Formats: sequence, C-alpha cells, structure tokens
Amino acid sequence: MGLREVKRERTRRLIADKAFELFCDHGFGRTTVEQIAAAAEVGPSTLYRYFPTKETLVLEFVDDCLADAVSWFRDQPTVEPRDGLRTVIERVLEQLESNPDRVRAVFDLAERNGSVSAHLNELIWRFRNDLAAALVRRLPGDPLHAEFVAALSAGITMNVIENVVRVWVDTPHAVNAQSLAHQAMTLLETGALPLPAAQHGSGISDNSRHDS
Amino acid sequence: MGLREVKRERTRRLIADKAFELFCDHGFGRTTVEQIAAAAEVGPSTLYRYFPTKETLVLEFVDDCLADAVSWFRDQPTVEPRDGLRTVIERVLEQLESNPDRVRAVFDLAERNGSVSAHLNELIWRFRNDLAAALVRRLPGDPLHAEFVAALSAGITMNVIENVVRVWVDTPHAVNAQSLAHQAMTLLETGALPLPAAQHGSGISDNSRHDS
DNA sequence: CTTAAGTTTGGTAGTGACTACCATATGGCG
DNA sequence: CGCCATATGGTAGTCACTACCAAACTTAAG
Repeated sequence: MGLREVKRERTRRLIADKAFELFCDHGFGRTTVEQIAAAAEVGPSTLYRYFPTKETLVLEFVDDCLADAVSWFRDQPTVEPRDGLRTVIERVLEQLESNPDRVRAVFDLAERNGSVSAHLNELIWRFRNDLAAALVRRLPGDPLHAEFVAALSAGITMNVIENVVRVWVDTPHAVNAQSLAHQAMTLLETGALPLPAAQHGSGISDNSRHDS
Repeated sequence: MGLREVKRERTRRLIADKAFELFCDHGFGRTTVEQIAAAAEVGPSTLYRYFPTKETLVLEFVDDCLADAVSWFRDQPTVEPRDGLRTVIERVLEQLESNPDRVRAVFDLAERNGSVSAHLNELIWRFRNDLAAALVRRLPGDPLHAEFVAALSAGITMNVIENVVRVWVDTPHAVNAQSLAHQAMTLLETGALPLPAAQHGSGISDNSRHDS
C-alpha cells in the first residue's frame, strides 16, 4: 500500500521543483501552468490535482515549515506558553535557514507579484490562527478573554518571525536569523519597543482580570 | 476643472456600491464583473479602469480607513510614537465603527473566499509597511536597528487593530471597539500577554538560568 | 459658435487560470 | 488473469484580466 504514495510524493515534488525553477528563471507571471506541466511531463489536470492554485507552487516550502512548527506546539500541551512560542520561532527559523536560497526566492517572487504576496500573507495569517487556537487551550480564565489574549500573542509571535525573516532575506549573509529573533524577543521583554500606549484616565474601565 | 473629477468620483462610488450589493446578495464567487458592470451601467473596460481587480471592489472601504489613519500619522512628525500609534488605532476603529454593516460584510466575504482573504491580509501588510516607514523616521540611533524596531512596532499596532476588529465584527453589538483596543493596549503595557521569551543562558548573551 | 486637443468610454479579441467531466491506463489483490 | 480503486490526460467551457481602437464627451482657445 506504499508504492502509490511514494509515486504521488515523487510527482508532487517533481512538479513543485520544476515550477519553482521556471518561476525563478522567467518570473511568476510569465510562466504558465501549461509550461510547468510540460516541464514536469504531466497533464495540466494532474497538476491541478496536486496544487489547487499556481501560488501554492511557490509557497509550499514556507507552508511546510510553519505547519511543522505549529503542529509541534499543538502536540506539546505541557510546555509553558512563553517557552513554547519561543521554540516555535526557533523551529521555523531553523527550517527556513536550512534552505536560504529557496526562502530568498520565495520572498523575491512575492515582492514582484501581488498575488503571491497576498497568498503569502494569507498563509501567515492562517498559521497565526492555528497557533492562537493551540495557545488558547492552555490559557486559564474566561474563554472569550483567553481567545483575545491568544490571538494577540500568536499575532506578535508571527510578527517576530515575519520581520526577522524579512530582514534576514534582505541581508546577504551577515546576520543569522536566530540571533535576530533573540534580539526581537529581548526588545519585547524589556519594553524597548514604542508600543501604542493606552491613555490612562480616559474613563474606560479596565475589566481585564488576570490571576497571577 | 472640477466637473470631470466629480463625475469620476460618482461613477467610482456607483460601481463600488453596486458591486458590494451583488457580492452580499449572491456571494463573491458567484458574481461576475460583467454583472457588476451591467448593474452600474458601464462597460467592463470602464470598471477595470477604476478598479484593477475584483477584490479591490470589496476592500476599498477598509483601504480608505487605513490610508487615512496612516497618512495622518505620517503628517504628525512631532507626536510621541506611543501616542501616535494609539491614535492610529483609535482613528481606524472610529472610521470602521461608522459603518459597521460594511465592515461586517467585508470580513464575511473574506471568510468565505480565499482570494478576498488573501488580498485583505496583503492590504493590512501594506499599511503595516507604510506605518513602519513613517515611524522609523522619528526613531533615533542606528537606522538598521530603527527599521527593525519600527517594523515590529508597526506590526504589533496593526495586530491590535486586526484582532480588535475581528472580535468586534463577530460580536453582535455588545462591545465597542475602542474599549477592546484599550484593553489590548493595557495587556501590552502590563506584560500580561504570554509573549515568546528570550532564553537566557543559551550562549547568545549570558549564562544566568531563568526557571519557570 | 467652432474647432482642436485631451480625456473618458464601450467594444473586440485574446490570454491564461481554473473547473467539470469522461475515457483510459495503472497499480493492488483475490 | 480478472476486479476494483485510483491516477492520469484530454476536452470544453467559464471567467478574470489585458491590449487595443474608435467613438463620444469635456474643456479650452480662437
């Protein structure tokens, strides 16, 4: 029962790799799915069975990296949220760093093409949701409030990842992503970031109660 | 020199309104641009001169709200970053609250359609960049570091807006967005959010162990 | 008023992503 | 070898979007 799945995975990889190659050579907009299918020696129908849209051909790698880290977090219900979120960041960056050229190419393609950029942003948003859903389960107190807190925390976490990666891909080879992430987390911890400040004395009561 | 621009703005509004109406009635995917053009009594070519893609028909209102707030921030170089970012949040929410049905419909359409969701996320990302670019100018020190800090701050700010709005649109009428935003900012200020924590003693900075 | 220049408009033809569908081929198993 | 499930390739069609052109309209000048 394994030969079929092996073959499936093989053709899947083949299509994705050929597509990526063509995108890098001629650009995303100037490459048609017919050309990709021809390069992978499959029919266009087959291609669409593996990848629902042209954009997923570009984003598969990033998608996998994020999926891996978030599913890890989901399977670790005992770890402290702060440590878990840090590890999520580290795991994502570690995997991305294992294939710098690919990551750079992805962000390059996203920068030049609005649709790719849009789908990349939506991908990040989806994992922010997944991360929030996994996080909310280990937050005590009012579920509605916990959901809000989890969404904010997950958003900030993904925000760190995103900005670290963007700086990392724009820098030739000088910095490593992990230390950038460490720097970002330190900025968060020490309050060195100019965050939007709540205006005290505005008459709005603070009904957020958190037990320590 | 004014009659032309008046007419332009009129037809622009007409197209956008008719489109939105059709989207709400029959869904985004089930509405063709030809139908929209026919409803607005213009040719398809004319429609495309005003709106580059179908998605922009949906997102115009949100785009305007964000553009207004960010351009306000850009034109206030003297205000403190913390206060400025808070005001950005307040201004965006204020404008969105002025048209709750429209906002609710936009997020509803985004939830049901991947492409709309993707373009919404990209729109938010673009304004996060704009906000960061406006913010970096008033941050002292190393420009590279300031850029990083600004990107993180802008990201967190947009993150607050996004999550507040998502909670707000999902809640019938009980909460108001401003107090939710206030709550979020208080959470940020008091450190009540479980943020990813930099691991001390990992060899990057120092060796002091930090338990729990 | 009239003419000229610039702008807005509608229409046509085409490209290409994506879908629905069907006939065929291929692998897994008795 | 036959039986079933799945994988594949091809066809026809829809629809977003583009490039282009000719007609209508707006504005300004003679």
